[in-house]
Amino acid sequence: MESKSTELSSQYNPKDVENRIYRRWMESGFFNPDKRPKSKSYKLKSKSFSVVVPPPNITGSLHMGHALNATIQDILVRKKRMEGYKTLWLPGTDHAGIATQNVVEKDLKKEGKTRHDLGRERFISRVWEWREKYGNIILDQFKKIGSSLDWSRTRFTMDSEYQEAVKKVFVYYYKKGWIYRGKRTINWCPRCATSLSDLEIEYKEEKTKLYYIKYDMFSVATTRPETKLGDTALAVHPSDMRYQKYIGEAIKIQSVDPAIPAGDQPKLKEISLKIIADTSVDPAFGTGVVKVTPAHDLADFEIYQRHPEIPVMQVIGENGRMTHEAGVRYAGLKTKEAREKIAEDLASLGLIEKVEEYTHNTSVCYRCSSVLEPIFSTQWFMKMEKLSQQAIRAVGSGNVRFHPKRWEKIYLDWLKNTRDWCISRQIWWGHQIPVGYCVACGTIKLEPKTKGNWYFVRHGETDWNIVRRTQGSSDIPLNETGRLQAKGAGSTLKERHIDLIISSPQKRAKETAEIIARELGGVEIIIDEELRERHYGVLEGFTLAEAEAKGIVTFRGESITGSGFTPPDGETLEELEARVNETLHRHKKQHAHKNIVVVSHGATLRTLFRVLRRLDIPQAKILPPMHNAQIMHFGIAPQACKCGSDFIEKDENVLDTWFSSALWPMVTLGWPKKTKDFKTFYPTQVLSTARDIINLWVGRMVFSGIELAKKTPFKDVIIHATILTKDGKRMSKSLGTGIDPLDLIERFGADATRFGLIWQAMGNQDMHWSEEHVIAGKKFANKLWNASRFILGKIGDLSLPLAHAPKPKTAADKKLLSALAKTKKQLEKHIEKYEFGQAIHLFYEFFWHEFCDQYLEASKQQFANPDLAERTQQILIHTLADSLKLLHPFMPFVTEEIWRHLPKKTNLPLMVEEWPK
RNA sequence: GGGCGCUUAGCUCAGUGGUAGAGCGACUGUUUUACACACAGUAGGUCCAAGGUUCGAUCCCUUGAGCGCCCACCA
Repeated sequence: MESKSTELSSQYNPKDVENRIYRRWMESGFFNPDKRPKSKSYKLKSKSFSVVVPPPNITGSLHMGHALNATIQDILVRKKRMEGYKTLWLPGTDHAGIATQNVVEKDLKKEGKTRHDLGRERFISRVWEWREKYGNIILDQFKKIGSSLDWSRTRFTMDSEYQEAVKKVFVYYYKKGWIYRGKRTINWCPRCATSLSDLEIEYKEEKTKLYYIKYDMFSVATTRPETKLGDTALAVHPSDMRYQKYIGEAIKIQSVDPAIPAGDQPKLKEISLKIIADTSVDPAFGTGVVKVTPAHDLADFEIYQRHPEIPVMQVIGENGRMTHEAGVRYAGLKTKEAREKIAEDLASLGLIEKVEEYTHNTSVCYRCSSVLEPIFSTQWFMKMEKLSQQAIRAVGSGNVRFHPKRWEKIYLDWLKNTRDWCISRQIWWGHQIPVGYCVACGTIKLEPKTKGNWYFVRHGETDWNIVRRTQGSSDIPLNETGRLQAKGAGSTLKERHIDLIISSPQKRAKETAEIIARELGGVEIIIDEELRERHYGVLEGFTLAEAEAKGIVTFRGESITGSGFTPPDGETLEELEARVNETLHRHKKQHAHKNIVVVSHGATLRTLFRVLRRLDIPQAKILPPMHNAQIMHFGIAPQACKCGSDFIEKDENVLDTWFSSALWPMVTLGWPKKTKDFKTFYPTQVLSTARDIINLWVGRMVFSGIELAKKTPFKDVIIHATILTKDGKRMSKSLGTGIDPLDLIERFGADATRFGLIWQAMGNQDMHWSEEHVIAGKKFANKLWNASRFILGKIGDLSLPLAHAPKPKTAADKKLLSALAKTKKQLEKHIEKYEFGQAIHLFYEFFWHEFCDQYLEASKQQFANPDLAERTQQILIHTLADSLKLLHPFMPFVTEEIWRHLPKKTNLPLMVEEWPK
């Protein structure tokens, strides 16, 4: 450990130092609060200090915001650790549902596949693979900047304990009546194919047209004429004198007839709309009359809630296209296409009064920027009223404090008027909702248990599938793709403890069954003649086009399987139903407690599902077709539902990512178990984060903590500055305006990068990034290095710690020591107030100008005087030691490296040395 | 439409009710036994504008302008 200044080069080179120092810290174990130094020269505190890192998405890589936030947290944590607190800074990552799913889907796309080609389970294992490979990259990047995180406690929002906790929370809220399932109008992203919450919306300005459409004597303005097809009322303000006499009346208006095929000239059709009164209508805007489309406008849906007597009509589907309810004229068109088409039709029918240019904000998806469509949909919701109040109270009472204070307003304003939170998402990657339903009647079963499981599998692909040729009784074998699909299905079914496979005798099914059996390590196969495909009579072996071309039969846009049509000489759906029903119940009786795979065919399985769901033939249209080798899973409940059926199916939805991240500070520390960590470290002290997730995340953590763990999860919320480009633009990877902190670390060192970030983080306003401060940081590290070299060369045999703090002898001594004392005091104050920029400016001024420029120069004179030499040595080493300690939280690498070279009686790393008072 | 923040040296930003500061840059010296990634100096500002409060305003108040951000169901 003893070393001479001559060993130190005249320049500080961070590259030689940083990785080595970080390794030393890791090896010391001191990031872990359970492994504090034993031979401490000062008293350790029993009090804890804990911070949980805002978990970065596993899809992310370190950006400037992370770098700043990591530095802020590291400063706090390192200081508290040096003060002797039992200090924990806990790392981890977020599964980031939609974001991650999108990334993996993009990855799949390169192979020409969609997630539907894999099926849910194999897609999910693919995401896990992805996360194994890339999910921890960002955590390694946190190491590069010097974060003193306790890696032994790394958590992930999808690890198994976390999943259990999330389930428990769902069940808790459900039983309390705060989570409910309901059909409401929600924001829908057609590209991500999922619902979104109110906070997951962004707005984009769009130039569009405002159409004034005639509704009889009224004129109604809209930017979305296609929603006219879903109008179910007109609304006026109750005290609007112009329209008073119409309120409550149904008026007849001329509209376009959506039943006329698209190719034909548009025709008029008389429809009837009720006029209702609602205070949300602004009589001063436009004509004071509003069309009400409850299914496709959030505001209109609220009007509907106040006027439940009006109907709801859904004309836009989840694919972002017009539904058949919109009428054949528009069905299948994208909303934008339908908008143009209907505007054209209305104009040619003389129903458009005028069109104005108009600029407004369109809502877009925060993950993929697609235009959102409000649609009417069954979702899970969390009642927000009580939870919001609790979160409001936490700030009102001072239990949670924002720094700077003004962010309180953002938080409170949102909480004061939250709508119920839509927590279900229709994606696959995430925490699945722990609920099942009776297959027949839909009754909700919480955390359903099963005594047996049925996996219905459609056969893999054949060559006839590709060309969509009916292959009812035709015995076509699997093709290469089909065999791979079957193998995939088999691997999905591994670990499902399959006892038995029952298969149709036809080649395509039997081969599928055999491949699955092989994948499962040899499971018994029973062949059941009754599981064969429906016989299509004269249509056997034809594609629809061929059948129509030969005049055998004519369909209008309907598939054979989807319609109730029976081809001549074909099997009727009633006959099919009878055989399927008999077969199902026969096997159910025989194999009640087993896990069974049934391999069959499209039409047969469809009829089977229709029987299980108790749908009649026309209703069966709602059943989606099964892909090749797709698996449908139904469980057998130990007890039958009131309706008599004992088949249950799982809810397919997953929870909003923020539902689980809301539990982060609790669950990472062990909740709901009363673990030692939970008792020691919950609640945490500080949360440092970016301002854009104040409501999305901070608010939800606060009410979750209060409601579930009975304590607010943290006391102080630091909202750090947002780093912008020099021109004040947002840093964005896609625009190429981003700065990579790893690049800065590479060029200038981690300490310099931290210095540059903190130096600019003044007053918590946005910072316009400027690299020169990182360069200043590099120079400062060098200054520190050289001052230390000088001092090491002057102090003779002295070693740390000194028996006493040295007393000043000369005026220069006095000035320096009083400046040091003042610096300690003010630095302390700044850090405690989270004024990190001010703190580093202060220290810089002291060290560079007062210590180096003045005292070091003065010391050269003092060494010439033998009476002063020893005291000067003491003051130099004392001031240097204190300086290194004070700076260590800000610039940990260089300070630690210098500390290593100081002559000392003990051998502790600087990171656990005592904070100077 | 509502709210918030910002406007100070060439650039990035501190700051104070009493003659205005840092870092970087520019310029002039200095290779003086830690550091030229340094040292000693110098120049450079109607503190966005107008009005008000005050003995005195860059700071407090009002209004306005510019920039940025957030929220919002004005169809």
